[in-house]
Amino acid sequence: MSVAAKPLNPRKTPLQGRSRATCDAILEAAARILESEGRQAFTTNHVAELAGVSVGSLYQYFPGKEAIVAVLVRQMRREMLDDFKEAVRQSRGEDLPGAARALVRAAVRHHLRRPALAQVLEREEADLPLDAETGQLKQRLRELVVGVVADHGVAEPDVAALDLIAMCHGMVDAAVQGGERDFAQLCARLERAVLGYLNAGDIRR
Amino acid sequence: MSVAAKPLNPRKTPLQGRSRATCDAILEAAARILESEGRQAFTTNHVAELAGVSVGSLYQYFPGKEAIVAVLVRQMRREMLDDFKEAVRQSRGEDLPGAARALVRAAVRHHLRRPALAQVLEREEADLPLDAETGQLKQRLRELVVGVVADHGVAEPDVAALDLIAMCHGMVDAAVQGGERDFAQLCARLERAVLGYLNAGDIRR
DNA sequence: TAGAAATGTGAGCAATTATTCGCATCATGA
DNA sequence: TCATGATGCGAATAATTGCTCACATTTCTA
Repeated sequence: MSVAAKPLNPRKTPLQGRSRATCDAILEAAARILESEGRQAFTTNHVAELAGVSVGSLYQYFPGKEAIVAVLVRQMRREMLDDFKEAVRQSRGEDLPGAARALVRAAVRHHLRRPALAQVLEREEADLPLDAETGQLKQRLRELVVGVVADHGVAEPDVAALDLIAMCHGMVDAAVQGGERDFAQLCARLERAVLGYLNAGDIRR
Repeated sequence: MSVAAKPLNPRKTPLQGRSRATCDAILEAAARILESEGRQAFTTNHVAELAGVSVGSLYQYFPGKEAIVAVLVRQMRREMLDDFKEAVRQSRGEDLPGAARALVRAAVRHHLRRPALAQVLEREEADLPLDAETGQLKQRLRELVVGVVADHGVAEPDVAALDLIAMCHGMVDAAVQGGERDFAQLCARLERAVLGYLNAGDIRR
């Protein structure tokens, strides 16, 4: 009955080129299965088969399937954070609408690469014992956005950042789920939402 | 390898009072497990145990665990839709801010009852073959909101409704996940977002 | 080129979970 | 009250999936 806290970190770091390729194949196969067949099809045997390697090889590098997901999640996170850092860099010297545009672009770009995968991994994250890491990521992302809005004199930048992130997240999520592909138009609507929210705040004081 | 499309609908409708109670116990146990122990603990045997009935009884009414989740999801949906219908009724004759307030209240109320459960069920929905039903629900919800915003002369009511629903969804989700409990303040922020979005639209034309 | 170290293999065992079935108990109506 | 159908039970079994291990192959290095 005890859960025994299974390890999530890779078992062994690949040293040679071919083992690196094996790991990549496993990760890619896992991603493909998650994004197009769903979690019930996500079994170690199936992942290995699709990757063209044996289960034994899989277990040489990953202690279990959760560990594979953990790597994918971390990859996604790093990309997302990088996108946002770049957006913040670009937004220096811009006015508020310009800054909003840069941030919104980052939020969309993150889902642009592999929309279905991004969505699944976010759901998967909830079942993974990565709470501390997840918290850190959210915190950094929030700080980035807080910095930008604070620079433009927005009141209560902390709350505003939280809300802006959440509303953009919701809108992008819905758009992807609904199969929208016109990302330029989506960006425009996100900007409208962001600027609208910020304006409404100004009006009140 | 074939998935064989398992049935999702209840097997037998309970006729006597005690069987009704059995079903309720099963559904409640399932809900409790999902909201506090997570999906990995959601097994038929465990559900039956917590419900205080035998597995046999469980399988008498549900062809599998997905069927239990399906019932819970449908229940949640009905409640949500009812909340929104009521909100629309209340919003008749109100001005735009008043209408926004009513809709926002409905969006929050839906998560107020059992926040953790609502969140889990939404995730669970994605793995269930209920796409048609899900689509219908979203459509009806959208129509309700379209009606309200159109009444107030909002341009492109269709797109606006979609965006408003999505942004509120995202914000409520984030708030619940973050453990927020001050729902009044959350409502205020949602209203700000909604009205801000609608205003930003007006400004453009 | 020989030995060592790394990597790859997949049948098969272990563990978990889903599901059934024969039988006991309870409710109903004639 | 008895008979019949509904409901409940849970050990036993089926099915799935996780995971290991003894051995084969490849690469490295000295």
